[in-house]
This record gives sequence, C-alpha cells and structure tokens, in this order.
Amino acid sequence: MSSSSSASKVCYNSECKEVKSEFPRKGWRLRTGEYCELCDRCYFAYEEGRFCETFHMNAAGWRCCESCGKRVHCGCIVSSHAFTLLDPGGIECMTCARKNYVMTSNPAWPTSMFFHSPLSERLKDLSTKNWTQLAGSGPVPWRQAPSLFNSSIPSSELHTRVPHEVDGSTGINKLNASERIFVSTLEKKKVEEFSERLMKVNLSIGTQQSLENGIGNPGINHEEKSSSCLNISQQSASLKEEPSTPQFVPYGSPSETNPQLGFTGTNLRPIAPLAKNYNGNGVESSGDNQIRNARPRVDARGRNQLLPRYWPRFTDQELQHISGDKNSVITPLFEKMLSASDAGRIGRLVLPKKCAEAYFPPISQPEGLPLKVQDSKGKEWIFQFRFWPNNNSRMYVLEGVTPCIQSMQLLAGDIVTFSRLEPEGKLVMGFRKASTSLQSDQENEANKTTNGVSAHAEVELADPSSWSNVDKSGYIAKEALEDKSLIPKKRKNSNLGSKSKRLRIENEDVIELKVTWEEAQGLLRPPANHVPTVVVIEGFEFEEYEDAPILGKPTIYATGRAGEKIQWVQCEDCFKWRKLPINALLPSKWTCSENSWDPERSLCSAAQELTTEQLQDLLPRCNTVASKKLKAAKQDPDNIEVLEGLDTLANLAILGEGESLPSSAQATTKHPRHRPGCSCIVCIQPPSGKGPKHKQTCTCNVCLTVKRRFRTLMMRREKKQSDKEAETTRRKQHKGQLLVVDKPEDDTLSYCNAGSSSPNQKIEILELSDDDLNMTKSSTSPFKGQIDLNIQPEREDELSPGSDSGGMMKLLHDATARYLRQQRLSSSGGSEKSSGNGSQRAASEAGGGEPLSNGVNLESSNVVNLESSNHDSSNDCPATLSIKPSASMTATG
DNA sequence: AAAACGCATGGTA
DNA sequence: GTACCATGCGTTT
Repeated sequence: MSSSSSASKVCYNSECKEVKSEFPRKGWRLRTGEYCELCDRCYFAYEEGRFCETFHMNAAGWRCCESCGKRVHCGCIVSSHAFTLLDPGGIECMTCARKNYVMTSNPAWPTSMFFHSPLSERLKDLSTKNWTQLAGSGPVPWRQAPSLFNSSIPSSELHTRVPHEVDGSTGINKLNASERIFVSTLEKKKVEEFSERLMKVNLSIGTQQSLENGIGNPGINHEEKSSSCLNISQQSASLKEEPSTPQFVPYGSPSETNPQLGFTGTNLRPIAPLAKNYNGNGVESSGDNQIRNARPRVDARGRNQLLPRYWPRFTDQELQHISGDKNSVITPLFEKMLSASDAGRIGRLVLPKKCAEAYFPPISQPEGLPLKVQDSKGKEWIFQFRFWPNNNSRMYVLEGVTPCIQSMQLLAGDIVTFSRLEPEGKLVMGFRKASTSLQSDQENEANKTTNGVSAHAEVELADPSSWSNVDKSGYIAKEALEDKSLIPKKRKNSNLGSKSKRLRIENEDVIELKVTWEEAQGLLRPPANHVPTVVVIEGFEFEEYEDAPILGKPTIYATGRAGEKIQWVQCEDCFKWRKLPINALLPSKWTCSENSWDPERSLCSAAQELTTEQLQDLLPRCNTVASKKLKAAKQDPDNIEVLEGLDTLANLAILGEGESLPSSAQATTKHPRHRPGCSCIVCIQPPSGKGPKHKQTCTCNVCLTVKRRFRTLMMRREKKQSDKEAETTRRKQHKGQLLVVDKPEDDTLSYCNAGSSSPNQKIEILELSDDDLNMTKSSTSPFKGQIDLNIQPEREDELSPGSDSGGMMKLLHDATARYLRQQRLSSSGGSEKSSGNGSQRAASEAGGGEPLSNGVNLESSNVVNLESSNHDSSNDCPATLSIKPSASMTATG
C-alpha cells in the first residue's frame, strides 16, 4: 500500500495490486485526506462490507459478538463500523447492538451511538498506513450496556491508557492532546463541531460479515491490544464528540459531559445510531470533520459535515418499523425537506451534496448510476443518482422520483428520509408529512405556537391514504408525539430560517391562511405569561409584547338565538363546533375540554350544538379557514404553519388580500426568484440580512406593518428614554414634524438618513400627520437578527405599484388602512384622514415612486430602510426599518 | 408544442 | 467570501 493512493496505478489493497480501472473507486479515507482508490473488485468488497473477510481473514483481532457470537474483527479499521464496544468488555456486532438499541430504547443510548468516530481515529493512528472509512459504515461504534450506562470510564483513565494502546506514532500525542482538551473544555465550538460531525456519521450496521481484518493496521497485532485500543478510542471518542447539539446529545461520560454541557433529559432524543465517519487524522484535529463512514467521496471536499437540517431524526418506532420483522437494522442517513422542485413534476430530487457524497455511491460521471431505493412499504424504486456540474462543484439529484413522491403523497415541505437497511444494504426512503416533520423539528421546542390546528391530529389525519399510521410518516414518530404532548416546547426557528418557515406551509395550510388583515389581527393573541406594555401613540393605545404574538384559534362570529353575539369554535380533537361567548379569546389550539363556558359541552363526546346545515350557513361568513376546516376536518387537519410576529402578520395580511396561492402542484418551499410584479410575501420581503430593499414608496403591507410597529416601538423607547424627550416627540408627532430621538442603544430599531447619514446616530422620524405612514430615514445601523425591510433600488421597477399586477398593493393598503382606521375610531376617534388609503396616498405623495434626491424627502421617507449597505443607490434614500422579530405588539382599541 | 434535460443564476447559510 | 442548493430558463428531444 502506498501512502498516495491516487498516485499508484494499482489497487490500494495491498493484497490485491490489481490495476485500477480508469475511474478507480474510492475507498476509505487516508491520512492525507484523500481516499484510497480501489479496483472494482476490492471496492465492492469494501462497499459490501466484505473487505476484511475477503482479504484479511488471517489477520489477528477477531472477536465474537457477545450477543450472537458472530465473529467480528475488532482490530481492523475497516470493520470498525461493524461492532460496538460494550462497557463490560467485549463487543457486540452492530446488528445486535441495533436490536438492543431498538429494544431498550434507552434515551441515553442514542448518545452513545455516536461514540464511534474517535475509535476510528484511534484506529487510524494505530494503523500506520491508513485509517479507513468503510463505505456505508462508520467508525467503531461504542455503546454502553444499558445497565452500565453510568459507569463510563473516567476520562482520566482513558487518557492514561491511551498511550499504552496506541503505538508511538506521532499522531498519538496529538490525539491525546486534542482529546484532553476536548474533554476538559467542551467548549461550545467543539460542541458545534461535534454536532455537525455527528450528522455525518453513518451508522453502519451491518456488515455482518464477521471476519474482518484491518487491511492496513499493522499496528494492531493481536486481539487484546486492538480490543483495548478500541475501547479507549471509543471512550475518548465519545467524550470528544459528546458536545453535540441538543438534538443529538451524545452520551458519553454522564458524569462529566452532561453536566458540562448542561444537557437535559428533554434534549435527549432517541436517534438512530449513526456510524460516524471520522477523520482519523490526528494532525488535523480541527479538520477531521469528514465523513468517515461515508461512502467514498467523489471529492474529498465533500467531507464536511451535514447541515443539521439534513440530520435524520428517527425515533425508535421509525427505526423499528423500517427494520420491521426482518431483523434488519436500519441506519438513518439523512433526510430532506422537499422543495417545490423536489416535489414537482420534474421528478428531480436535489440531494444535499454532502449527503449524496456520504451515503450514496460515488459517481464520477454526471450520468451517475441507477439507484435502487425501497420505500417504507417495501416497494422498490429505481432512481437515477447523478449530478450536474455546478460552480466547480456538483449538484446531486435523484431523478425519476415523481412516482415515488406521488406514491407517498408527498408535497413540498414534507420530508423524505433516507436510511440504509442492514445487512441488506438497501437504501430505504421514508417520509414524514410536513405536519409530522414540523413536530420533529420542534422536538426540542414548544409547539405552543401552533396556529390553531392540532399538531397531534395531524399525524393521524394527515394522510388520507391507506398508509398505516406508521406508514404515513414513513415510519412514524409516536414518541415524538408523546414528547410534544408532554413537554411544552418553544418553537424556534432553529436551523430553519424564515425560508424554512415558509417551507412548512403546505397548500392546505396556505389556503387556510387566507384570512383578512382584520381577521389576522383578530387571531392574534398575546404570548402567554407576558404582560403587555401599553403605549400611547397619537392617542391610541397599543399593547406591546416583547414576544411575538401567537395566532389564536379562528372562530366564527355569529349571533345567537337570543340575539346575543357569540362565536363558534371548532375543537381540535373532535372537530365539533362549540359556542362561546363573543369575547372569548382562544389559544391557537382549543379543545372541548377547554370549554369552560359550557361545561356540558366540555367533552368531545358531547353532541354538537350546531347542525351541519347551520354550520354550513355560518361558513360563508367565516373565513376560508373555518370553511375549509369544516370540509377537511375529518380528513386532514394539518397544522397551519405557525408564523410569528411580523411574518405572521405580513403573511396573513398578504394572503388575506387575495394573493393567489400556489396550487398543490405549485406548493413551494422556497420561493422562486423574485419576480417583477410579484407581490407575494416572499417577493415583497427582503431576505434576511441583506435582501432586497423595499422601494421607498413601498406601501406594501409588510412595510406598513413594519412601519406601524416600528413607530410604536420607537415611541416606547422614546418614552422610556426621557419624559421630556417623549413629550417633545409626541408633540412633534402630532404636528407632523420631524422627530429626533436618540438611536436605540440596542440597535433594535434604527434608521437613518441614507442620503446624509447622521454620524450622531440620531433617528429622525417623520410622521405623516395621522396617517399610517411613518416617514423615516436612517443612518447606517447594524441590525442583528431582525426583520428588516430594505429599499432595493435595483428592484424598484419590480416593486413599483405600477408593476404590481392587479392592485395587490391597493388591496393591501386598503386592508391595512381599514384596520388602522378601525382601530382609531374605536379608540379615540382621532382625526383620521378621510382618505380611504392613507398609505397609498402617502405613497403617491412620496413622488409617485420616484427616487428622492437625497433621501430627505419626507414623503418618501415613509419607506423604512435598514442597512447601511443600501447606500448603493445614489438618490434613493434607503431608509431601513428593522424590527426585532421577537418584539411584537397588538393594537388595542 | 410539450417534456425533459442540464447548466446558470442568485438567494441563503 | 464561499459553498450550497432551489429553481429559472435555454436547449434538446
């Protein structure tokens, strides 16, 4: 074996020496970072886990599985994926390990499942020539016997032992060093690093071919030694990798790791063990984030860790289901939320590059290979796994997935999961409907923000097909559900940004989101346990909450028999409609049990007061949500995406104003590029961070909303800053004068005069009298984690009212104006402008969308602007508005 | 003309 | 600044 696999013309397998083919297959990863190149025969042996069995039958280091007695070679890095180390000593083949895992379902188990890579690392070091990465398998897995869960070996012991177990190669010290550092600090960085690497791990079960021998592990000459080494490696590995993300909390040394990391039980999630590919190169301790067990990479560059969004999130049930009665072991590989393209008719499923390179066969030609995939029902599909050259990189796709996607009734936003079934080595494709996925995504988060549709019921009802419960989601997550029901979790964007938020909106949901602006407001509920701060703006009181409002349960307002005002609400569980007082404010999820107004109907078993006909009569009066729900209640009460804060408002408002919604076929998880004239919520919103800037004269709902809230927030800040200043501010506001206030310290809100950025960081606000528009300009100001609307000069044409096809803008304006008017009238009857649409009018006044000479044009400043980066436009005053997503407010009459 | 193909583009992380 | 990836869109079938 040569140190440079690619340099040689022959197979890397020293016992082969066959001339490599023109396109040599890549095997395990070498110290150099490259992958050894094998001849076809050896490659397949490697790929199928028969490598050692085939070539190293006579090597030392064979042990028997403590459970099934099967012989497994423990001293070979190539076989490291095939067994797991037991605390009491001995090893267990992965098949047994997996079984035990599934059976015991010990929450801590999953963590231990990740204690693989280190071993590989050790092995690598042990091996003087190479460290391997078995295709489709990972580093030596290690786990503790459930009963010995807390008896992990002290890291100190590990450290002291390590030197004895590894040879004196140079890499050892480095490894030990890094290990110590890791164990002792567990700094966040490491945590993150680990968590990422974790995902790369591919649990390789399997390869039950027991007899294996390290192909290039001269350093390990006898069983005992290798065994001990493995143990050590594993331990250290576990320790090293423990710092994982909450979702994959590695369970290493409970006594140290968990406490240090602060992981809690609720964070633990049973996740299928993943055999992790690990870069055993001790030299690059920080760069060992390569996928080890990953398949041979076409390109070593693909060794980076998988993004969390692709982490497989399997529950025991799912795994069990997949493995079924076949006694098979399932190895979760990755999952992906279907994009519109993926779910579209094109039939191409874009595969995350790293996933593709890690878990799918290496392909050197764009044409790729046909890949046989089995769905969770056992049906086999053949997709073309290929790639497109793309920016010096590759874009991997699975072609021909349409039939499969359709078979599973998947839509954009749903999640497909890829696993490997061992020992068959079959690729298994499962799925989770968006609703279920959402839950999964929120596993460590609250689901309190559900928008009114039962998250639990979704799983049951999401799939109208004959799929069993399990099948419905691919393999379902009963446990996940339980978790959610028991543990209040707060939903966060987590890995999913706003983009992903949109992704979660299924068609049904989108349709259900078709509520008017007023309705959207009506659905807003202050977040629990939050006391609003009441501020007065222009004589109107506003309740502000630090946290985003949540969407309340949609109800149907009606008049009771006695003429009293009532509202009808549908139970999340039984879908019966219950009558409630008109003033009842409901949480997003409401069930009969919460019907404190009518104890007799506080149970789902109680009959519905309304007849179907009566309800039907009511429906036209209610929004689409109710109507749709009535019709689909028994079918698919999928949850509506929980949109929070401004996003929610904006989306609802937009949708409510007649924005054409994507059809099922058009369901998109990621909006296409911004298109001229498109006024959808995507196009009118800037991407986070930089994004398109809204036109100065933009009066879209988003801008209006932002402006309004901005003003409110500004006012509050102002008020807090000083009474005097507040006095001045209010006075000036009412006079429609320019306000000057200090820039918020936290930069939550800031804007400037782009044309003449004020160094003093003063904020100027121009109020258009009583109008809704706030004329603002801002100087540069960094924004962090804020929603911002930017003027995007280059998109002015696109966003200009004139290009707004079909008066979408007008509708939005009207809706907003109506709402605001309503608010004002009900609150103080303030001097409202007679104009039906102040926003629009203001926009007109702003010069009909014409660029301002210097951004000082007050009328134009209604456009809030954000970042300093907007100064690219000469004349435009890229005023920027930024609002903390978390900050929200509800207006009260 | 429609569908499929595959590279290009650009938003996002 | 780079890489990824969703999807636009021109080209080919």
